[in-house]
Amino acid sequence: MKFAKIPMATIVRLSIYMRLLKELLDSDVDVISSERLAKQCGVNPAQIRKDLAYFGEFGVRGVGYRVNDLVNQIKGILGLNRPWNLAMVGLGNLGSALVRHGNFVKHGYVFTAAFDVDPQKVGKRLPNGLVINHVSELEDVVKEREVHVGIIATPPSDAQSVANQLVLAGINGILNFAPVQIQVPDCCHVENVDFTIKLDSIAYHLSFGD
Amino acid sequence: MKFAKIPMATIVRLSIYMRLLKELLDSDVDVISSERLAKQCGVNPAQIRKDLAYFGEFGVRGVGYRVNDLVNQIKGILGLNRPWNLAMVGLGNLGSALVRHGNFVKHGYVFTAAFDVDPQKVGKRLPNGLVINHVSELEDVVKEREVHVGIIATPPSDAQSVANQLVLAGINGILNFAPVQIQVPDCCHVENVDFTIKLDSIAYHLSFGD
DNA sequence: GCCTAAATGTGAATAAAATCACATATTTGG
DNA sequence: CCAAATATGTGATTTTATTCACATTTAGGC
Repeated sequence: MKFAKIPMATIVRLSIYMRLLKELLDSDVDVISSERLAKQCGVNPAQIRKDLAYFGEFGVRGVGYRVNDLVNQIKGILGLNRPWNLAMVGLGNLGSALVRHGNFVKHGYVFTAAFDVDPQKVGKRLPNGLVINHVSELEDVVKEREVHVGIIATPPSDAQSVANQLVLAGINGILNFAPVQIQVPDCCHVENVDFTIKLDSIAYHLSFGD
Repeated sequence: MKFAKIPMATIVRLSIYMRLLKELLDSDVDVISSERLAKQCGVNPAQIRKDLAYFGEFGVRGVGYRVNDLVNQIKGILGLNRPWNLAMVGLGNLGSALVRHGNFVKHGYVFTAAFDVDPQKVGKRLPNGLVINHVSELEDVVKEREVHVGIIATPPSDAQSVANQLVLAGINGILNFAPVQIQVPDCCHVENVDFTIKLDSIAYHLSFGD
């Protein structure tokens, strides 16, 4: 699938395009030009064509892109033509909210495990039917339920230890909501979500103009 | 403060450096070199020096950076030497979790308003003492409580309308957790948080290697 | 007080990413 | 069936970002 060194920014943009295309599908748009799509994403039309060109030719000259087609092609590019199983670690306010959040399911991600250290929470059932396991069972449960990606929503002080356990359990992808930099071996890919960093960017813009 | 066109990536990295520096402060480290800081952030040492060089000279040659100093300097650069007031719009699972999340307060952000459309929620008090207002009161309350940044955690279908109301109320910064692209005038700066996009990146990495 | 080691700050070089501009392909209408 | 309009795909160009490499500055030991 990968023909050259693909910029990470391209991958992120493909996700963004795909989300917009899915919205367009719901509005019964079935063909769109790079120009119109670009305007809606706030990027340059040539950027979209270049991003796609890394992976092949998906449009029709003189016409544009068939929306449904393109969604499926991007899914293929990103590796989303298969199920991905998630494990949530840490079921505090944030973790619980995320597990309930419909957006994961909407894009094909499924929680197949959930962990916490609090004995009061262990054994309880989440709205989706999932039973919370104790973190000590992490390795076994992760393997048994074929978890592919671990999501860390623990307090910062526990994040590194949880990451270690996830790696030990064979996990190669981590989405980290804890506001600390976690260290993992190269085989494991970590993405951080820290909303206060985005707030800092906003503060900067408000303070010193665009 | 701003001497040249500053790359947005630089601003984001400054936030990241600052977070790490704050952690170092807690561990009683008081001087650090760009090399050690770089290693911990996973960037090139020259990158850190260049990023800082946009704004001045903050280190001591032959020595490194005084951690406490640098934190304060970066705060100044980003405009964080003053309070920033936040309004949460949408107190579902995610919105409620975010308001309770200590990380905002830790970095100097304060919620001074909260809004929802649900009459059952309006009038209720959040753990921090804040009373939830109805969205119809948004404009008045935002002005009265000097809200600087609006956070959207509503269902996607309501996000655009909320954004419109925030702009109307004079808000120039929005942090958007709803998984839709919202349209605002140029005077308003929007940052989006969409964790499923990060998951897509992870899926890509797991599928096609690094 | 000098000499060595260490680490910043920065111009120059390199690398990467975004944009332009146009050849190419497709559809539509007369 | 041809011409006009449209929009992709892509080599060339421009812009932007990163990294190198070294002159400069500071601290510390002898």
